[in-house]
Amino acid sequence: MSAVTESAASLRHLVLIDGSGFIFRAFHGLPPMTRSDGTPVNAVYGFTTMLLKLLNDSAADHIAVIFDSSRKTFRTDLYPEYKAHRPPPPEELVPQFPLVREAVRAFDVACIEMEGFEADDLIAAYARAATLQGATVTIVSSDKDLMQLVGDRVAMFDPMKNRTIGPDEVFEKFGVGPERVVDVQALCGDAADNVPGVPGIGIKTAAQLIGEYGDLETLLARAGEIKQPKRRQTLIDNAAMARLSRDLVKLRDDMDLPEPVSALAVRALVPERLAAFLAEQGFRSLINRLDLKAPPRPPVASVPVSASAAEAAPAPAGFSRDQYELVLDLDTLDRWIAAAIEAGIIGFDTETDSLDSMRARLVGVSLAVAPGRACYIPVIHNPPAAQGSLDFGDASAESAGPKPIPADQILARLAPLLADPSVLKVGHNIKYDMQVLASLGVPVTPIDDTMLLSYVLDGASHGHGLDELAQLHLGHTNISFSEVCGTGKSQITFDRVPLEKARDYAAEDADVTLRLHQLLKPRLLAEKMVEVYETLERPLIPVIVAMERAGLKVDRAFLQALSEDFGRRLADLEAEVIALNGGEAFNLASPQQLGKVLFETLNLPGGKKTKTGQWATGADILEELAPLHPLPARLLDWRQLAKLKSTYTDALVAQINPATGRVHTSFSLAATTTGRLSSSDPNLQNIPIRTEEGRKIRRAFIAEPGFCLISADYSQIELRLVAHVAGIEGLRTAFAEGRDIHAITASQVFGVPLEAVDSSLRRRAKAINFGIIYGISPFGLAAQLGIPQGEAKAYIEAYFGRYPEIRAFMEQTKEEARTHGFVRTPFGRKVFTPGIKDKNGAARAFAERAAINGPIQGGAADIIKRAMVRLPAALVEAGMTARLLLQVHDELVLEAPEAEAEATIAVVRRVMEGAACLSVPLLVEAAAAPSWDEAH
DNA sequence: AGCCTCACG
DNA sequence: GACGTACGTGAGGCTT
Repeated sequence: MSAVTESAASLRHLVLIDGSGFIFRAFHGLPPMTRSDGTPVNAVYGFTTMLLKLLNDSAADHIAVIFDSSRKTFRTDLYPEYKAHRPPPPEELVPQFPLVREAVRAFDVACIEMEGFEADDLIAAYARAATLQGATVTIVSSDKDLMQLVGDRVAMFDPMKNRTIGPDEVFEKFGVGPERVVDVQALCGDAADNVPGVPGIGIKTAAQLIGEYGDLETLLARAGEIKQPKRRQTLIDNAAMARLSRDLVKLRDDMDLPEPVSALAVRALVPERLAAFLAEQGFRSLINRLDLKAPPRPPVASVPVSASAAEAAPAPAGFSRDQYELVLDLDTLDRWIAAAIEAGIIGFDTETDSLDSMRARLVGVSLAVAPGRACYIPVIHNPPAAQGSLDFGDASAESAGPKPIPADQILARLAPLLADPSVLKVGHNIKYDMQVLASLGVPVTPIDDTMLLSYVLDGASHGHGLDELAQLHLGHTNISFSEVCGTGKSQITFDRVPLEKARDYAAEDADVTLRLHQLLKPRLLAEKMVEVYETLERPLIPVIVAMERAGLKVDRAFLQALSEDFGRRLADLEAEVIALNGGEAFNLASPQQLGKVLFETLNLPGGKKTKTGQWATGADILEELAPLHPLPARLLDWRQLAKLKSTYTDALVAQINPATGRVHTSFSLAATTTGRLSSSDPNLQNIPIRTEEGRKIRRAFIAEPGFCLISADYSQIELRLVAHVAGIEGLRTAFAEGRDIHAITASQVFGVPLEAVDSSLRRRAKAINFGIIYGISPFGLAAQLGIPQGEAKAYIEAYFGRYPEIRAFMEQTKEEARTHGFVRTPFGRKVFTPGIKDKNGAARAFAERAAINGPIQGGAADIIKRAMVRLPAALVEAGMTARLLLQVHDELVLEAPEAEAEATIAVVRRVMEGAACLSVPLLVEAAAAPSWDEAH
């Protein structure tokens, strides 16, 4: 009996895994990890968990992982530019390529590659061979280039999105069926692979053309019939390009297979072999998870196979939904609450009908009391909105079926649990859940937050969304929100999701949160981040919740009047600008059109192009042009007012919450690389102040009658941190003596007596001081001061000469970044520095400047966070009723009864100045007034 | 979706 | 010898 016949008898379902695609995704999706010997292994780890999950989930009888062999293939012979602009793989990835192949062999899975062909070609060839033998094939990849292979017996599966890709999904992506994908790609090209395509034709146009003419050859033959003249000509001119592109994109399936299909048969796992490999890589958690000392795992199950096998397969071990329960009666609720108290720690999540926590209504609550044991407690449940039918208010017929427990009864039972000091509530971005519950009068304490844990541990090396972390740390794909609620116009609110579906989604979130907590919390200690998390981040959450809920009062009528005033002046300025352009109208808001007007119509000199080849028209350029022509100055005025009107006066009025009459920003605690907060919807950290027109907007931020706003800001906090961190004696003394720091700097650096420092010298010294904070460069300083680079360089040398400690600090900081991949602030926060070893000099220099800025900006962020954490209790203790409203990096804004203004200021100053004990004093300037503008 | 510009610290 | 750069954010408008 020949090998081929033998395999034909048992070959029913072949799984082909795009190994090369996975390596890159794993590498870029995971934070850096190294083995004890220093070898980077993050891609190996990611690949291993993905392979593990696939082996568990799939019902294949044959399986292979396919790799690219080398960069040179028949395609590069055809077209040397193919993938030519791809940078070489990152340094940290290179040693991982062989390790990933080792991983495949450790699982005893076939590992296929072939000189001269890409993995995609081999996948095509094996898919063809298997389907000829009557088998079905699942291609595990998310590479759109493979979509041309989809058919009756061939499906794709995207493991990241947990989504099967069949003909419908291909049509969705390309606008044509799988058999015409190649023709569409030939027309639209592919920027990522440097496939040229036909200029000016994108995926939409390509699909439309192929749909109309049937295929590429017919289209090219009949190109003369196309109505649009421009399109007709480009197609005629680029027919050869299109054919070349097609040959590049079309997968070859006609080579001799390096291994027969029969060699891909699934083999029983050899536990010792796998354990040895995992141990070598230091993947202890995987060894434990697989329980590798126990009897060997049976080979992959051989259940009947369909294209959707991956979807139908049971969830991976430990992620069963069997113990997710819907809570619809009080007895069940009480059982879960008892289990929560017993456990002492729960995963916790709320579902609502809005992303805006100030408008959201509580739709349901989910709790997880142990991994895999979770429940969903619906609070509001409405029938799905029937499409196209009118609502006759006859809800009874539709909503027949299980009803939630009345909301007040749920809250009465849950509130004691949520406030129970012996039960830790673990949420993911629990700030949001606390907001929603606070609106219902339900406090939540004590708490932990997996989003913040992830943020302090891994910084900006990856996102901190729940779905992303589940994938990363648990190898689990969460049910996506869009799967449950849809997207775009047809998106429904969570209260309309059928209960069983809602249970699976919501319970999973609580479950995953609890599991992530088990993984992340212990890392705090191991990675020396306990202090940062426990004293800076976690206690800040309730403070931020209160600030966001308080909001700020804005003077609506004043803003509207301002908006109208701006509007009139904008119209006048526009008319002036158009007149100055010889009466030729153009869109003043379009940099592209403006560039043409300035440098082509008016022919003004000094035009520069941005990196995309457009004319640069930034404020600095327009200022240079101002002496030459009246138009640029008018346009600057127009831009200023246009910005103020659209971003501030109009937007702020629209953001006033109807229920409170105030604007409520959202602070993000896990957004920045340095540890700062960020503010959005609306952003209240960038309200204008630098110009007179802009300050008018600040005047609209006011206190309630009988109250005042207090603004308290740290004076020169970042420069003080430089003096402290770098130990600069000259600056330390100046700060200790309470001197004008920029004047002192000018005097010391330029070698003139203090009395002789004029405003120009002081301005230059100030720019250098700022430059130091940003990781100074002659270019940057020169641009800032409008002086030649040589002069800027001399200033920097003089500065380093006078303050020699700064040079050592900069070198040490860069070295720290190179050895660890991060720098630490004086309070222990890690600021990650990706790119610090980049071999591109510019990229590296960028990372170096960011590294120098890290401890300074991050340290200042730590200090104000410490102040914010301590302030509420200090105010209460002093008998003050003031509320914190805003944080703007070095400034806090409070609202206080007028009568308490002075006493409140005293408390605020004491807390802020005492928030850290550095080798330089901290100084806070504070004032009270009816509006933010006057208080500042 | 990416770019440009600009508001803040 | 040329290149491309001050650090960190979020929002609005234009263009593709």
